Order: sequence, then C-alpha cells, then structure tokens
Amino acid sequence: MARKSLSQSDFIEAGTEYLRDHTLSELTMRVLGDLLGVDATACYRHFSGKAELLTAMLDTLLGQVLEAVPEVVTAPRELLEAQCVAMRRVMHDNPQLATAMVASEGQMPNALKMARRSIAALRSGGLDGDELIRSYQMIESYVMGATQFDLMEAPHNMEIRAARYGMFEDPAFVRAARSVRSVAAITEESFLAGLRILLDQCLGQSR
Amino acid sequence: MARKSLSQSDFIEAGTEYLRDHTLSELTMRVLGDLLGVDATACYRHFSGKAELLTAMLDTLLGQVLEAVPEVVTAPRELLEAQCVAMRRVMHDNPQLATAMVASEGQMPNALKMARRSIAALRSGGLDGDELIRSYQMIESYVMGATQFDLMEAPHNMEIRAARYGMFEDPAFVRAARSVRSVAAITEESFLAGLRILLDQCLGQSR
DNA sequence: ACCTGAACACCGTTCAAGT
DNA sequence: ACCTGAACACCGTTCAAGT
Repeated sequence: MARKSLSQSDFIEAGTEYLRDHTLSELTMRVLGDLLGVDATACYRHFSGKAELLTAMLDTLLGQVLEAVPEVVTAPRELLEAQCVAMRRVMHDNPQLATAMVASEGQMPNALKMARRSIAALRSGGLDGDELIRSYQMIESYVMGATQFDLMEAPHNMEIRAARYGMFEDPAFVRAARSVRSVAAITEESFLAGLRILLDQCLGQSR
Repeated sequence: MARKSLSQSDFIEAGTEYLRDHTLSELTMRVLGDLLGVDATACYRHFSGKAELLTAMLDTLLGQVLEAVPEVVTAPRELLEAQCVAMRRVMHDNPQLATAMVASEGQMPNALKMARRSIAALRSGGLDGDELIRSYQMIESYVMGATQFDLMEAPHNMEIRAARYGMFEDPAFVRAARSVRSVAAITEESFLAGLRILLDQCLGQSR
C-alpha cells in the first residue's frame, strides 16, 4: 500500500469542499477518511480530534477574509465596512462552517489578525477606552451573530424564512413571501443597512 | 410498576431544568429518561424525536418572553425595546437552549405571536412595505444573532472573551480583560446601545 | 513517521412485547 | 394508552499492530 503522507491542509480542504454540498453532521471522521482514501482514524495523526479540525477549517476561512480585504491605506470606516462585508460573504459561501463558528479563538491566528485590524481602524477613527471596546463588540456581535442567524438551516434558510413570512398574516410580508429570492434580497439589504447604521454611529457619517 | 402517565410538559420542564447546569450534548434521551424515572424511549410516546422536544422547549421559552412583556398599550418603540430586552434576558438565563435556537418556526406558536406583536408595533410606528420588512428583519437578526453569539460556549463565554481581549495587545482591551465581570458588562452595554441605535433609526428617536 | 483495523463507550431511534 | 427492553445503525476516539 502506497504511503499517503497527508498533511493538515489535505483534511482541511477535503472537509471544506465536502461541506459545500453536505451538512456538518454528515461530515463524519469515516466520511472524511473515505474522501482522502484513508482510514477513518488517520485524521488523528494530524489533529487532536474533530473539534481541532473544525477550528482549523474555520481559521482557514478567516484567512480568506483577510486576503479579500488587503490592508491598503483606506479610511478606517471603509476598511471596517469592507472587512465586515467580506466576512459575511465568506460565511455565506460556507454556511455549514459559518454556523459552527466557535469561540475558541485561542487557536485561530487569523481571527486574531482580523480583530487587531478592526481595532486599529476604530482607533484611527478616533475611538478609545471603553467606547472603543463597546464599538468593537457591537460590530463583531452584529456581523457574526446576524450572519449566523440568517444562515441557520442553510441551504433551506431562505425558503424557511419565506414560509414564516407567509404565516405572519401581514400583507407586506405575505407579498414578499411569494418569492424566496426577494426574501433573500431583503435579508441582505437589512444586514447592510444595519451595518451602516452601526458604523455611522460608531465612527460618524462618512457618506 | 406504577403507571407514570407523563405529559409533554414533564419532558419539557425536566429537560429545561437539566440544561441549567449541563451542556446540550449532555442531555441525552437516556439521561432525560432517568430524570423522570422512566425508560430512555418513553419520550417517543410524546414527541417524534429529540428535535421536536427541543422545539417545544424553545417555544416554551418564548412563552416566557410573551408573559414578561404584557401587551399593554404602550408606545411602539417602548414595546419593541422591552420585548427585545426580555428576549435577551430569557436567552441569557437559558444559554444552552438559546444557542440551539432553530429556524423551525412552523411548530413554534409563541414565535409567531412574538413576530406579529413586533410587526404590529412597527406598523403603528409608521412603517410599511419593504421598509417594514427590512426593519423587522434587521432587529430580529440583531437581537437573536448577537445574543446567540454572545452566549456561545456558555457558561464560560465571558471568560473566553476576556482571554481573547487579552490577546488583542491593545491597552484598552488588555485592561478590560483583567475583569471577567467588566467584559460581561461591556457586552451587555454594547448590545443595548446597538439595539437602541437600530430602533432609533427604524422608528425615529424617542428619547 | 504515518496508517490500519479492531474495539470501546457512547448516541438517537425502532419495534415487538408487556401492562 | 403508555412504558419496557432489546436491538440497530450509527458516532468520536483509543490503541496495539503494522509498514
């Protein structure tokens, strides 16, 4: 039998790819092994367990956000908004992983990088002390939370939301519920509107 | 052996009580059976499975929110804020259930009631059409999402957040990280500040 | 150094059998 | 009508054994 000599990134990539079309609970260690033509327990030679693999997959995702928003010299307001929008888009493209986002930031270097960038932007926007922390936390909780909430039950999330709208018995919602696409559009619009309202309030209007 | 003749609410209450001191993954059907002095499979005589039980537990939680905010005649802005704050408090008191909040609203009558109340308030605040939907969705995603995010990994969530702050290498965050209590306080302040900013923008300043 | 394969201690759930 | 208890098809993970 030929040696496989797999690396961490092989498992990360195979898992992330698999989650494009499958549920998180469908990604078992046995399936992951099959994907790489290897035994179910081979993963344990590279990660302490499933949790650590998941964390590595998540951090890789955050790396994509950092790449999507190069740290060029832009106004802090624009850098922040761009980073938040990129974060949401990456999560939107990987809903299964996004909704499993964990708080174990200790092992996620890219999460740390993103946070430091945001804080630097808020600082150069004039914030400091407790106001800085409140603003940072408000934006992080909004972007991560609202996006996770909107992606819940993906890929059927917007069908489910449309069905809910239909039960509200309100003419505006019932009309919107007829088109899943319009429900999805409204969801994105409301996220972006909310983000801008919060950023405006934290950093002052810039448009 | 005496007949137990349990009802749905017995399982809901026992499970919710158990989750006060235990993780969601620790609440297995076998444990639930032990709590009620009954076989592990007895639950299937009252619920189709664990998912349906969980949904029932969640809806019971939403019922507490409805009770906490009686539908007295108040200004729409105040009703909305009170309902959002009550929602967060109930989730805060039941973090394990709150972070498992599901999108299966079809079987959650109290979720429907809450939504209709919110929509009525927004309407009497002068909103209509797509603007009404955007405002509703913005507030729902913010309250549910940010709260779920802040409660992630409870009951150690604030210790984890404090540890993160310590790694930011920013003087303001490092100072705040010395007290878990202060991190928790800042989290609540930033949630409330964000909520008020969004409500102000949707319904106009009322204070 | 890395992978295998059997094994362990769990899950949620089904179903025939009890009362 | 409701509960029991064995059983099924899974999990993640461990560990001795291979190469």
